[in-house]
Amino acid sequence: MSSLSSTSNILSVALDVPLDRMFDYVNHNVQVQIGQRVVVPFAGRQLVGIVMAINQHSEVPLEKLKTVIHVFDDIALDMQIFPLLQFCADYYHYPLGQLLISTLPLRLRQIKPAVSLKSYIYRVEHALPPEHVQKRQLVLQRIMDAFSHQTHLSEYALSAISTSWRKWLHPLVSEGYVVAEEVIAVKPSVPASHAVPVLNAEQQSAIDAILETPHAFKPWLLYGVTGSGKTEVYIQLLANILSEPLAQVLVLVPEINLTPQLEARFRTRLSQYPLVTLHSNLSESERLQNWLAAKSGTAKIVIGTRLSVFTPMPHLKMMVLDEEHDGSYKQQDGMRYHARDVAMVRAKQLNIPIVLGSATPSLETWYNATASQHKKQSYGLLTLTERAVTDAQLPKIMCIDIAKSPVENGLSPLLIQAIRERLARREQSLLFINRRGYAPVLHCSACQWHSSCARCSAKLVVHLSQRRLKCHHCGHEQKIPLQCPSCGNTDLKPVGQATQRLSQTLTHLFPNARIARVDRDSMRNKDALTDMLNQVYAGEVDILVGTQMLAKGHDFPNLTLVGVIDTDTALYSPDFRASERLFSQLMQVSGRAGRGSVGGEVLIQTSFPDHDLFHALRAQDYASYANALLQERIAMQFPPSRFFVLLKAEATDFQQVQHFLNFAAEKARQISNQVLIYDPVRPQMERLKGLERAHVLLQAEKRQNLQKVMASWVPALRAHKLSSKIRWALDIDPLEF
DNA sequence: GTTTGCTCCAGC
DNA sequence: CTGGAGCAAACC
Repeated sequence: MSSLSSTSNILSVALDVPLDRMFDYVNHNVQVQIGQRVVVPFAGRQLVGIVMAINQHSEVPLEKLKTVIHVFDDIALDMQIFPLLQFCADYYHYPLGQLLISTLPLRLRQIKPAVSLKSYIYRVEHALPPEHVQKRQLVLQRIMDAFSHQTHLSEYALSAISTSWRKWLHPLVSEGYVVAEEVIAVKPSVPASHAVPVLNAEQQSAIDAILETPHAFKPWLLYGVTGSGKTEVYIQLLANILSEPLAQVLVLVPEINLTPQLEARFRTRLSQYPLVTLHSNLSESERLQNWLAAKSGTAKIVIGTRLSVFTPMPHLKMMVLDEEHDGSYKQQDGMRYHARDVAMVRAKQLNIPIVLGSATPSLETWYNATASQHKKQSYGLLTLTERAVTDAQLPKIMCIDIAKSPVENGLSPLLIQAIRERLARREQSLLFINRRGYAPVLHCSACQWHSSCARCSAKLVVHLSQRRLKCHHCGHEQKIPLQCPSCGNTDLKPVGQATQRLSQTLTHLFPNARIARVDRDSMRNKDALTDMLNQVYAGEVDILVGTQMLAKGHDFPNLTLVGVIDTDTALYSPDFRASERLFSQLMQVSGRAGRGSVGGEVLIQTSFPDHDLFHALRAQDYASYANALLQERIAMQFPPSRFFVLLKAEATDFQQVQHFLNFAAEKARQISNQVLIYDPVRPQMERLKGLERAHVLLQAEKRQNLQKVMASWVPALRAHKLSSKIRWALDIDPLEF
């Protein structure tokens, strides 16, 4: 152990390196506190780190320690968030330093002072002599007049007086009459003019139940169909929580697509509470600004996507997770966390309530919110069955048996007829097909060749408009061949349906209809989707063709028909979560039909109209279907009744992958017999981006057993010779494999 | 992850 | 003897 003279100390610093420990540096008498940013030398370069502890001693010999290069005084991370990060680092077996740095806005990860859009608030320090304000200086007069009513004026308030306020105020600041104080600015919300909606009995009792214990950890599932008024419950609930001085709330949403609508409602209804959003569409300076506002306590409401579950909020009093079943809460690289699970841990650590909202809860949540012979109920269950807008009706959901009404170019006569009726009535239709491009594959009728990607185990998708074949997995593109690469036949045909082809077919069928396509190809630039949605809203579109991009959160009052083109691949998918996902997707897309007063209709083309999933869907009865799926999962010993850890590995040389995984499986078996270890297998997508893939699955009845194995397993994997040669990652609680 | 540092062997 | 490639080890 080394120690220092009393004037210096040793900082334990978290760094963005894939090494599971902190690093010690000597600090020569510079004022520093825990949580501050520092710049330190590391393996010949400079890195930004966070001070985790300040000590007098180090385990590392003093002569090996280097000196801190710089201490930034711009932010100090609260200790409050450390236990959550520590928990995640342990649970997901991810280096704490890397995790900590990755939760910070980009501006704070760079070696320079954090500069956000600086914002100031102004106050009068010394009264201005009257001769200073001349008769014709109207702007200055108005500014001084405003100061006589209010002690502080924000830039926002000043710009309301005049756009040229800076010109007049800045001299006063430099002469010392007015003082500028830096503040973290938050975009002000504007109150709504309309009245607060009256809650129905179900909504009211949900709020009452949650508010019975507002200061204790308690998870709630708010289970309510689309249109049952979940958002209104959140708003009135949060209004109550926020009425406590200083209180902050965190609202998590799956994707940025959804945020504008939710944000707008929160801004108008909870306008007295400063609100910020945190998501990937923000500029870096906005992100920093908003993050700082959350961290300082200035922002009372934070709406954000999964990463924002780690936002420091000193007075966090409640969390809400909207659409909790949504897969985008799961991070699929780096630390593969699930924001729902992390939020749950955070709520428990802070001893606050957490509300999960969904029309089709994940089976994990459903398992916890219902009682069974296997497990007692641990979440409160709040059910909303009625549509909150009283004249809105649930859509009628029906199947079209494509054995009886065969499809031509993807469309059955019954669906075509339904669209025709909507056109005649000047109502809108939405056709849902979860495939972008023109056709999923190019096929040779002579030799059965089909277009496949050289780097992935996937088909090349036909994009006819650009005359190209594209791999949707690795981005590979090539020209459409004029003749079959295998046999030279020139009769190559696109096979199957996708958005572009369906739009084309509809254009032929309905030449006068205004048809719009919404998928990642057509909505490439930033505002394209918003613009398109506005057009739909304005009634400038008759038929919408789109992927799941359209399924979420958009309300079109004049849309009365939803057609689902092809679901059968998902119905019998090998993925054990496929039916759960398909149900929620169909339920969600169904919710697009008839959100106004006109009743909606949903038509699903399928070869299996008698499948249990469709029975439940037609009855809009998720609960009984979820119960049935749950029984299946329990019988098969799958999540949520069991827990999984997935070790994924990939490399150009498959042998290396095999060696590594064989070692991994062998090693895990040596460590414990409390855990079931499957032999290495190849996933559905055997090859991706030129890398050969395989995985090992661990299964156990208790998370604890998996954690016990991993405690010695993960270090053994890291120490393996091939560990740095191949790419591998752990996925704790994987969503798919 | 990135850098450093070591060995090995080609090339002069 | 020098220099670059290739690989393993350390990173405070």
